[in-house]
Amino acid sequence: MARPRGFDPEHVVEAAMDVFWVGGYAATSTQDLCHGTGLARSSLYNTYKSKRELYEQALRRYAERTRTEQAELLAQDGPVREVIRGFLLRAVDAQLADPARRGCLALNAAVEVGAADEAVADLTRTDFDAIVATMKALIERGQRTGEIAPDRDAEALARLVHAALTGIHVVGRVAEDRTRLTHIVDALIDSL
Amino acid sequence: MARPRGFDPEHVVEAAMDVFWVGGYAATSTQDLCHGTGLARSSLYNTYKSKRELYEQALRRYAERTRTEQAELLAQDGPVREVIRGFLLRAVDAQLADPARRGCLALNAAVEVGAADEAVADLTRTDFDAIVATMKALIERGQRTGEIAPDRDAEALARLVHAALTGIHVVGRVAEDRTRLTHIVDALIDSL
DNA sequence: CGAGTTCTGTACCGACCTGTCCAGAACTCG
DNA sequence: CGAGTTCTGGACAGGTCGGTACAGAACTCG
Repeated sequence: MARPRGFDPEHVVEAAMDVFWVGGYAATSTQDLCHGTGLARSSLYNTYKSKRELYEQALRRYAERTRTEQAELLAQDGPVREVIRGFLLRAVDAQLADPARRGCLALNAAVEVGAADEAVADLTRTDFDAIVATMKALIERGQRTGEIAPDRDAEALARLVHAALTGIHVVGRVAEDRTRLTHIVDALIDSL
Repeated sequence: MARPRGFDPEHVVEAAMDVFWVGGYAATSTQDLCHGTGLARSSLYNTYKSKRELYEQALRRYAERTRTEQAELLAQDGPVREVIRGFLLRAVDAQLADPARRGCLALNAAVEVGAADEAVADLTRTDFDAIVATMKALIERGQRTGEIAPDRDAEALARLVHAALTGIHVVGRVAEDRTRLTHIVDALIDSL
C-alpha cells in the first residue's frame, strides 16, 4: 500500500461541477478548477485525464442529481398540475435567488458545446429526456384522475413542459424581474 | 482624402456574426474572426476596438434581423394559430437543416455570457422581448377574431410561445430527431 | 522502523491567446 | 504627378492556456 489520496474524488467532481456551472466550459481555466476544487494541478491531472474529461464527469454527476430530483417529484402526490406548477416555480425561485444565475448545467452545456461535441450532446439529451419522462408520467397520472383531458398527447405535452423549463432557465439567465418567468408558468399550467 | 477601406464594415459584422454563431464567444479566437471576415488583424482592430466589441456589434446586427423577421411575421394574415405554427415549424426546420445547429444567436449569447455580462444580457433581453411583443400582438389579434379565448392573458401566453421557441433552439442544438421538436409545436398550438 | 508506493507542490513546456506596432503599399485629391 | 493620409500585412509582445515532469513529502504495511 501507499499514501492515500488527500481528497474525496466525489467531492471534487461536485466542486468542479459548480465551477463549470458558473463559468461555462471554455471560459473556465484549469487554474479555476484547481482553485475551486482545492487540488493542485498534478492531483487533478493524476485523477482526471483532462479538463474535458472532468467536464463530462461533472455532467454525469449533474444527471444523477437530476434523476433523484425527478424521482422525488414523481413520488409527490396531490393534483398533478400543482406538482408541475410547484416544480416550475421552484426553478423560477432558484434562478432568481442565485446571484450567479447558473440556470441548468445540462442546458448550458447543450447550448455552449453540445452542437460541437457528440459526447456532451448525448449526456444533455439524457438529462432532458429524464425530465420529459417524469412530466409524461405525471401527465398520464393526471389523465387517469381526470385532471387533464385524456385525448391530449401526453408525450408532446411533456415536451412542452420541458420547453417551458428551458424558457425559465434561458430567460432567467438574463432576466431581472420575476414576471417574465412566472408568466411562462401561469400560461403553461393554464394550458394543461 | 486617403486610401479607402478595402471592405464593407456591415458585411464584416455579418461575417463575424456567423463565426460567433457557430463557435460561441469564448471558443472563438480573433484568428477565427480574421479568417471568417477575410480581414487582417490590424484591419479588424483598427475598425473595432476588441473582440468583445465586435461581439456586441454582431448581437446588434442579429437583433436587427430579428426585428425585420418579426415585422414580416406580423404582416402575415390568416389564422394566427397557423401563423404561429408556421413560425415555430420554420425554426424547427432551420435547426435541423443546419449542420452546425447554430440555433439562436441571442439565446446562445444569453446562456454563454449573459449571466456574467450585463451589456450582453441587455441585448439578448431586447431580442427576446421583440419576439414576445410580436407573439402578444398575434395572440390579441386571435382574441379579437375569436380564434383564441379572450379571457386568457395574452402576454403570459406570448411568453409561453417564446419559451416553446427556446425549447426548440436548446433541444435542437443536440437533438437528432424531428419529433422531439415538433412535439413542442404540436402541444403548444393545441394549447392556444 | 524501514522499504515500497503513491500523492502532491512547483517548475516548466510549447502553443495559442488578445492586442499592438510599424513599415510600406494603396489610394485621393490638388 | 506628388503630397498627404489611411489602410494593411506581418512580426511582435506579454500573458495565459492545457498538460507534463519530477523530486520530495506522506503514508501503509510488513
